Amino acid sequence: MPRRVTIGDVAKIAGVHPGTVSRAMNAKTESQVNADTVVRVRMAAKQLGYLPNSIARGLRTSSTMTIGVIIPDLTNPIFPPIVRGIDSYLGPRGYSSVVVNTDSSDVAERSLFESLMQRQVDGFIVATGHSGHSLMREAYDSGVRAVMVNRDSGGVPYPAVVGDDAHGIWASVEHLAGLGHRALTHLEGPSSFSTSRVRAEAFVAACAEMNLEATVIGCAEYSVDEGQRAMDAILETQRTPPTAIVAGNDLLALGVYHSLRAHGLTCPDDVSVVGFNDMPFARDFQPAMTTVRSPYTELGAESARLLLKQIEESVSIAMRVMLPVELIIRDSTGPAR
Amino acid sequence: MPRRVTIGDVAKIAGVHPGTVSRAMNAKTESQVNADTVVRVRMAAKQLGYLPNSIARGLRTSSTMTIGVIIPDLTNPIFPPIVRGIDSYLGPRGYSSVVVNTDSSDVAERSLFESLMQRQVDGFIVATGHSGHSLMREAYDSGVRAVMVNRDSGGVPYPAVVGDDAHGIWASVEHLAGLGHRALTHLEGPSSFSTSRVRAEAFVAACAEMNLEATVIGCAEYSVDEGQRAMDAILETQRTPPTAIVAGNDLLALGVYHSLRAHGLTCPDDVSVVGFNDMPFARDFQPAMTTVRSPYTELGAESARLLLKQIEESVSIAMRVMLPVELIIRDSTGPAR
DNA sequence: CCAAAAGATGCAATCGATTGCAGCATTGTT
DNA sequence: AACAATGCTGCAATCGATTGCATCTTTTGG
Repeated sequence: MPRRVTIGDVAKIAGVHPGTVSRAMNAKTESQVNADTVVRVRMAAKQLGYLPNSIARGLRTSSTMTIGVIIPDLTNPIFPPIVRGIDSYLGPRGYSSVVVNTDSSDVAERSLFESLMQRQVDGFIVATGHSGHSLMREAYDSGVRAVMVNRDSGGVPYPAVVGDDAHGIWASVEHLAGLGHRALTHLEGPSSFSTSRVRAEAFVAACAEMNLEATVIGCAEYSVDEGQRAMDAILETQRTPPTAIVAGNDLLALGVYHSLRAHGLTCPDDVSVVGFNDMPFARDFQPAMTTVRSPYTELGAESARLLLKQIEESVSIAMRVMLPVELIIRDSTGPAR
Repeated sequence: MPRRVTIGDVAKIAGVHPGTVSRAMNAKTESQVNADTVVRVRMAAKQLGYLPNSIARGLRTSSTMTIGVIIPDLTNPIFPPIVRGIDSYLGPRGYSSVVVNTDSSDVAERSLFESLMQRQVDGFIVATGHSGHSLMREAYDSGVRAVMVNRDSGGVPYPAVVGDDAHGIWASVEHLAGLGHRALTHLEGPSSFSTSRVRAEAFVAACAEMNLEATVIGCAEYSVDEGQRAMDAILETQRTPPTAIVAGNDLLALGVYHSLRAHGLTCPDDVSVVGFNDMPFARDFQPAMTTVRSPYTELGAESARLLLKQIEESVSIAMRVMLPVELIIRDSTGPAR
């Protein structure tokens, strides 16, 4: 394995001092070097295939141009777009991201956090939804830079970037009311997620405002199976089942589809369903799902923007950026019977 | 922002030399230090909350414990499980991964590759499907360690970990033949992907073996829209359309669903469809999709294993690991009319 | 009881790039 | 012509951990 080309090799070829090479190669310090020298150095660098060693640079500058991204689970379809949104902002600015999955385990989260600290990441983007642990508080107190995405900061003064979930729920309820539905049921996600509560509260408020009968059923997790189980329970318990379901997310809505089908009911003729997230393939299910689209890519990009701002300007404002969501009306909602 | 705790701080508290701290903290060198000293150092480290700076370590040892993972697009549902499989092997061994997306652009791939080289990653896992560029060749020649996953190494002597696609296609064809289908059509993915060709060739071979009429239609990309377009063309062109479709992947199969529906045909009564990948939600489409399941998580884990082996034992064997796939029979295939 | 071996720790160079400061050369000013 | 200002480059310390070697202490064996 051939030894790597270093700044010293370039300096030798270009006939200058390593320090000069460093200045010539760097956009910010380039102006301190004679223009002729810059081209000479650049040519030597190209000729040797020199790539600055960012480890060495990182040691000296104590900045690694790396961001840690903490998410629950990459195979949950909302996270890939968030991650890509993050990268789309970071990449052009010379930053890389290291993505880790906690599988919603506090222990794992803490150890992954430490491992990223050890790697000297310049900051964190945190998307793990559950609150109630002290990690972020401690991080804040020890001067770590971070921003929350798709979750509330839960009292810790980090910036947070979230979708306007409440508005999405309002729009769903309004849409359903317009179709003549009078009794709505909401399938609420796990209460450990701040988004679950926001959505449930908005649901109750919206129904109250529009004079609709509101029922809320809690689900233990955001999954297809749990949605199916919840809907099964509703169908097998209630004498007059609701004519419309507002699901906490698309996975739960999908579970509702399955339950309906298993009970010989059709959507939207018997029951209208609206999901939340507009996850990939939401339009490909049968019926194509009416759902609220959150701008996940933008959420990611925006969180990256806030983080870099925090890093480069050394100020952290506990701002809360709320991005608009959009109700996508497809075929799973129709007039009430 | 409080200054970070360094090895020197620990040394001072423990009353020893920094070098001793280094040895005491490291599992491999711990035996060189007196047991009492080790506990004293460890206690001092814990007390100060010392985390070794892996940048500094990396500079000295020229190993960053970081792996670069190059994929086309994280939002393509087959990649999250691969990435998680990789991490599941890497994480417990102290490695992290940096995932980058090329969006199938050669230019992007090259620049991302260089940026990862600059970050001194210890090796690469490459999943970008298209061959025909020289990047991996050059990488090999300059001693870079890598393994290919879900694609062939295309002549470059890197190890490759792939699913047994040919077998999956054989199983599909066999299944369809068993249901009485005599004329099969294969929707082939873009020919720049090695997997496309493997699958198409297996399809032709299997049909020949079983005395079935085989047609192959090329698709410009692996997408729902392209699958729909291809099936539309078939339905609107051929006098007697095929009774069964073997799609190059699930996305194409989903497009076939849409086309069928648009033409008033039902699956599987009019046309049977089998997909490839068993992507998330394949069972949730209507009808639930018969498809070939590739062990993506295992593919990822196995590629990580081979890479670490290559790194730690400094040997690269151009082996080709082929993991078994499984035909998952659901509701999109039925007896021929 | 002394020499040799083994054990434990300190010392200092090293990894590769960055950067404040010093020094030299050139240009400009009066 | 003398001096200041400016521009350019070299020098060397620095970031934090690792590690071969030297040194010192303790144990072992004859």
